[in-house]
Amino acid sequence: MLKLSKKADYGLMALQYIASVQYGDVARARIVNTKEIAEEYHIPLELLAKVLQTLAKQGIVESQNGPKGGYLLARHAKHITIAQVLEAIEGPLGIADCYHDKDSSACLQREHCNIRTPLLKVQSSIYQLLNSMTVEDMMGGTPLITVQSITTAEGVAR
Amino acid sequence: MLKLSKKADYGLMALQYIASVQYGDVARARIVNTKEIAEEYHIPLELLAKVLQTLAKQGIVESQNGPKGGYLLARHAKHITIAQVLEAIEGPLGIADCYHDKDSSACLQREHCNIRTPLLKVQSSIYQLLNSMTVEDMMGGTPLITVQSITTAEGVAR
DNA sequence: CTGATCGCCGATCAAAAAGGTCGCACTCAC
DNA sequence: GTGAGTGCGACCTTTTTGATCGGCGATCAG
Repeated sequence: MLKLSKKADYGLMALQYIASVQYGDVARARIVNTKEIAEEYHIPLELLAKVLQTLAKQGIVESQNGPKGGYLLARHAKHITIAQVLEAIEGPLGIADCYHDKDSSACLQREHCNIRTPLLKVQSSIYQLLNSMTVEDMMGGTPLITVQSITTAEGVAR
Repeated sequence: MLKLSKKADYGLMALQYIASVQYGDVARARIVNTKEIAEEYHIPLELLAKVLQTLAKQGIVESQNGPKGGYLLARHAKHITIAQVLEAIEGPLGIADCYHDKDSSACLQREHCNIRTPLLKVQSSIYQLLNSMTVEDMMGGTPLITVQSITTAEGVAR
């Protein structure tokens, strides 16, 4: 339940990797290609390629063709949120369809729907949470995170 | 993305309905059967039945067979959290498999996984959010729901 | 110019999950 | 005891996801 898809996982891993190569060591900053990432994380090459293409099309990363080509972050890691990445890969995120559907005919339960309001609150909180965390946060020097950090997260949503 | 399944939706709606029949008007408290709920919300009867069966097996509701049979909440609505319901219907909730997998062999990326820690934090936050909201919270006196009620909804959980 | 190396795009296929349906088994009212 | 009204469990169909293949265009080194 609420599980991320493989594509989303791969996308996040790739972005984290690209970011750390780009920012990690100033002297060795370089462009990174799909094959390198795929081998590093044992991800099927073609699938990762497709994910990166999608991210490129959505303006999250920039691609460079030819030999010595590869990918770069389109903007600073600090300004790429998890929510943006997930939406780029898997479309608009919402706990239920009825919060962004164009045709209202979709939901037969809508007229008497009793869970719409409470769920909307949940959705907002999750979205806010995902939107408050960036790619930069993923690479930061936070090696270990304990259960107690929930408190921190709670503060975020309010 | 992060969308709830139909079964989860149906389950939550049904619980809300059962709860309001059970607690709403003390004089008219009664047992409620699957058919009634299915018709009220235009849900496929058999599917809703299966969801309720699952909830019964997980101890969220109690079933009563025979004519005049139906379902009752197994405990007070105040003590049934959204997280419990979702987990009962769709299995353990986790943003990625690797947080509750028995066999560590599943995740090939695990050794070099760089997004594990940050995602764990996200997951904890979401879990806590879902676990802090109960069925009782869902039945509160919000009869009609407009788009503007987002503000109201936000207030509900506090 | 030419070849090697890359990203780009579309089509295809298999596996898994979700959604929905069917017949059987139990229970209670009469 | 009987049958209508239940819950119950196995089953099938559709959709989504994950993964793979083949060909194309761009770019750079030599």
